[in-house]
Amino acid sequence: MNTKEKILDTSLDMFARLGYTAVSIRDICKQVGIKESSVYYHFKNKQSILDELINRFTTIANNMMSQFENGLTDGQGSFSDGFNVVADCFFEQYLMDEFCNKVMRVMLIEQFGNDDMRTIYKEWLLDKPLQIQSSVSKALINFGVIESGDSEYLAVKYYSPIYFYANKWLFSGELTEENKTAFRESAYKHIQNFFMEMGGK
Amino acid sequence: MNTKEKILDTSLDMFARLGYTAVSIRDICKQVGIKESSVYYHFKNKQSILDELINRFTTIANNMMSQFENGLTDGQGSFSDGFNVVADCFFEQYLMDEFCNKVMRVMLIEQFGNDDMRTIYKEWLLDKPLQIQSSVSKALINFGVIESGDSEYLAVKYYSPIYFYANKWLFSGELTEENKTAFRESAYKHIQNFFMEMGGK
DNA sequence: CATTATATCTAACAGTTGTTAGGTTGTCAA
DNA sequence: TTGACAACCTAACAACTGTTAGATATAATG
Repeated sequence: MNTKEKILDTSLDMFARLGYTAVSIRDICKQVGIKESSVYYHFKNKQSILDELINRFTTIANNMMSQFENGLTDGQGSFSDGFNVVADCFFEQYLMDEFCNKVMRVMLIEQFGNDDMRTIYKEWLLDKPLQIQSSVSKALINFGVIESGDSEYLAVKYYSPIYFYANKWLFSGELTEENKTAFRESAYKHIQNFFMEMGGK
Repeated sequence: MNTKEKILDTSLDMFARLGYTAVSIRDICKQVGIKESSVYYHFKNKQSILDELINRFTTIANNMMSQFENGLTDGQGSFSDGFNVVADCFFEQYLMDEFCNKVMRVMLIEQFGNDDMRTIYKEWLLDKPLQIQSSVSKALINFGVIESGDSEYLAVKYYSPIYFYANKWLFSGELTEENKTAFRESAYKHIQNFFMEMGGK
């Protein structure tokens, strides 16, 4: 791993714990083992370290989104198909992916007092997930797996416990294997319960 | 309003927008109209401004909690009784109360990189609300208003949409009357729906 | 009137912040 | 061997941070 990647890696790690503003260039450099001025050889300024991280995140997240939609249309419309797509794409590759999780933590912390950050936080942790979850419901309604209903409230009923569990297990404290397991158990149980109540087959 | 109260008021207002660490003593003083050193006549240091605000918050919040529990046991066990207690105590006097809302925003922001703050954030925005909501369910089960079920998951099903709506409407952006109304509409609708599905009378 | 307490001020401290100018290596092509 | 470039360094800058010592003004008390 070259110096630029080391800087990005260390920065993200510290940003995710304490926030962008709380971490200084000197903190990062101490950890990487270089002097402050060397950072400015690789990056224009402190902000552009964060920009680079966000850019990489959006690329990955957009990939996940397309994979998600493909997974839904490719499936045979069974319950386990929809379930697996959610679990693989949205849970494992997004919420619990080490890199994505850290970037989302930075968004979570830095959304206050930074309008740009609040915008992308809203986009990637509230609107898009809700939109994704509602597309699952719609797909399964089309396939006749569950009965139709108020699709907006349906999406909230579906997503909000996941959002709650994610905040509890994935975005506070450390992202340990125990916390991941606790999240999976709660979230899986909720999804199964949701589909059962909706008349899922 | 004397100077000490002005300092508290201004500090809370700025802390709630940008976070405790992001706001400097000089920022506060500029707004209040005093010099930096005057703050140290009224407070030991910057931290004790925050401590005072948190103390006042916990007093109010604990009051709300007792009022809540009294409201539940006093009621006749009808749906509207439980509904009104939740709406009055938990929504109006807590989540949407100007002072409480601001303090909770500070907790929300400052929970990262501050272990004490994370502890009280968890207590007042995750554990206690969940505990309160589950006591509503239990009370209404006792009164025979709704049917019994898995009480832990029941509480999550009940509370998580409220938590979701609160994060969307009450804890991001400004706490305007429009946002309050939007929250009320969504949350009330959810509560009614929840009780209907649970077999409420 | 003299004293005391309250509330504010001026001015500075030591430390931290992001950033930059300019010097020092090491590597590779001409 | 010379020159060019990449990758790093030393050392400092101006601005900002929480905090303090000590002076000053106002009002209440003896």
